[in-house]
Amino acid sequence: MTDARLRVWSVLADAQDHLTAEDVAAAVGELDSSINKASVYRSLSLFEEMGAVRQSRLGPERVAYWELGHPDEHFHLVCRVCGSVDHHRGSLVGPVLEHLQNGHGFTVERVELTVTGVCTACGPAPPS
Amino acid sequence: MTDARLRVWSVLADAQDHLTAEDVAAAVGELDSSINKASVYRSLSLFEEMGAVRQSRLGPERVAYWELGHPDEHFHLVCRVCGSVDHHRGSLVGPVLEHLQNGHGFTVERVELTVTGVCTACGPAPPS
DNA sequence: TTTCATGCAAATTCTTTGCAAGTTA
DNA sequence: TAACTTGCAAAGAATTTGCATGAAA
Repeated sequence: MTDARLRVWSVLADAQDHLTAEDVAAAVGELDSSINKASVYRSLSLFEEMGAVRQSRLGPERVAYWELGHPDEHFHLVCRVCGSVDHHRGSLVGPVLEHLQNGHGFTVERVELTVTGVCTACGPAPPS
Repeated sequence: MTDARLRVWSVLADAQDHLTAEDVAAAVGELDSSINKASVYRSLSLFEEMGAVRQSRLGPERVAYWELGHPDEHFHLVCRVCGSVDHHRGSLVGPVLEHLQNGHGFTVERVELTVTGVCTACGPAPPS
């Protein structure tokens, strides 16, 4: 574990949240400004390969978001208005998995459910 | 409806499938090679705003995929090995929506469920 | 004849890579 | 020393934009 990797890891662990690589780099930079963005990307990719960290795209956005690995029975609620991302755990994804595994021959490796809309704080019916 | 838009639309409609903007541009180019990629992007964005076309990211990939709009009760099965993308329609997403709408205060606008794994043709247990 | 859409090329954004130098085992 | 990691800068992929021209209402 090198210094750069340790910093990237601690940033992700502290922020129990979704961060872009840019966010991570900024946070890492506050701890140790000598750490380069390329190393942040490299660390993130490494952790992802190890399965400890997960990368996802939220909706049609083009930036990637990073977070500590989590079970698939988990999904994201993205508010279009304020941009907040809530994590939800629950039994919603389970049935989908079972359906696919049983008799449909598809081996599931990863499930990603992203719900976009308007959160309670921003609701109930803002203009589109 | 201009020529460029018409072409983009017909390509998407013919290919009942996911296409990258690049794919669309290539297919449009075969019909009319004078149509520029920028116009393809502009047309796609326009259709998306109109709600007639949907853009999504499949898994952590960074390219966007485009398809004709479809109801949310629909999800994507992406094969990691051969890259195929299957569309599945069904009652799997419905319960998720109901759960969120009823009493949780979140106004759902879009649901995206992407399942990555290994399809029947490539299975059953290829190396990771 | 005014508004809108296009082609082209350059600019942006996000991410990856080559390479020389520095670290670590 | 041998194998890895890093910083830096440049390259790359995907997408967007500015602008002058051209088509359409």
